[in-house]
Amino acid sequence: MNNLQRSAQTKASILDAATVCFAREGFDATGVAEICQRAGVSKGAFYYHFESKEAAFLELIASWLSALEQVLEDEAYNYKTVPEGLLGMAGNIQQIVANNRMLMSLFLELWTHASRNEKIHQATIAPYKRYLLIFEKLVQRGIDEGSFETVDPASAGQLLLSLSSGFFLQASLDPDGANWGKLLQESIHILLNGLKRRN
Amino acid sequence: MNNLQRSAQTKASILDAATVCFAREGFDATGVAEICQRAGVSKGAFYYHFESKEAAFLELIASWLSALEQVLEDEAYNYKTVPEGLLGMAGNIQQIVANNRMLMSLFLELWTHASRNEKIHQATIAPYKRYLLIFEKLVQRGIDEGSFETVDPASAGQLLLSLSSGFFLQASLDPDGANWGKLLQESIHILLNGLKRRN
DNA sequence: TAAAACATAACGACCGGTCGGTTTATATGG
DNA sequence: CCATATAAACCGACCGGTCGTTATGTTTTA
Repeated sequence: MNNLQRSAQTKASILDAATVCFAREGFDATGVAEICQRAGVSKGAFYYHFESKEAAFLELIASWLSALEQVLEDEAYNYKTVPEGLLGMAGNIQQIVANNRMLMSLFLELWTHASRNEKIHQATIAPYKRYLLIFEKLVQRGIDEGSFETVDPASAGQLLLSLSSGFFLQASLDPDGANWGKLLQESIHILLNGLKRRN
Repeated sequence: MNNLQRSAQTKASILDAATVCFAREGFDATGVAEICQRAGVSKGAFYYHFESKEAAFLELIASWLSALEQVLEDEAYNYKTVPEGLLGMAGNIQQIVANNRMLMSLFLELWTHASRNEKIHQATIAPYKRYLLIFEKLVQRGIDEGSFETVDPASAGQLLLSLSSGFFLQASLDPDGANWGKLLQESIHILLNGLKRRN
């Protein structure tokens, strides 16, 4: 393995380990030594690739938030009509909750520190606003295609984002307490009923 | 001041200080010394009243969650019809967000640790399920009084709770980024439109 | 005077970050 | 093709400091 590959591999394994640790124990409670042990590298390697523990966290969330944005955008345009799209996306939530519980803890961790740490806040607020835009455009598309009444896209988009965030929050607190996918779908049904254009 | 009053006063000031510190910096980043300094007492006093830092946190959130439950119940039955009630409660959110930003940080802090610490989880999940019940009953009342269609109260209640949590989440991330009270009211309007019984 | 309430100082564990040294990969010169 | 130089990549012991907790002493109340 050449130098570049080795370096990238090391950095990736550190980020992977950090993801697990931060999700499981939180940023503060996770030690750099712990991350290094899990990654199978030394502290020297860690501080060769990252300026600080916080820097590693920032890089983590940046890539994760960007990946989430990609998924959102792909999903949003993957259905014929907007109501179908919303219901489809809601159904996928269940898979996410079930298979990737780790990311939900990370989501919480991110949110907590975003309200306290200025750097993390900045790194979070920008993608967050783009998520909001995606939902807004989705609502606008729903209006244009005749699925929805002429509601305010900003409000309805915010509503959708809040609802999603809220469900994530509940699900992370009590993953097995309910069938979150089904619940979210029923909620979307009610919502759609409120947005739907009457004939 | 007699012994009992003095003791209660000291404990209360510790809890007050702890509330501020935990909300501002989080549980992990807050030191016992910091709490004591803010409360104007010594570490000896702290560990005379609390078994550990975690115990103080648990006592904090227990009283806070219980207070929130009281507010919810009072508000829920303080309006003539359920739609009015929901809109009224949504309007009050703005005041809460504006005046009591500290509690929102604490809310986040609580949620984060609830998914990791078993004791905190138990202390959170019980009140949380009672909140859910309050919303469920509210929906049921809406159905009974003829305001709503015959939706599933459990789903609609969950929807309401998720929406509230989601808005709290957004508001804590970006308190001045939007007029949260107004946004939530508009969201409730859309929701009500979906729940409303058609004539 | 005895017990409760609080103060003070110290302990031991831990943690983020540093630093001098070592290994590994690659470029260079013969 | 080999020997060697060099810089990137990595190791791991160590430091300064902090933190939760405790042990012991002092004040206050009854």
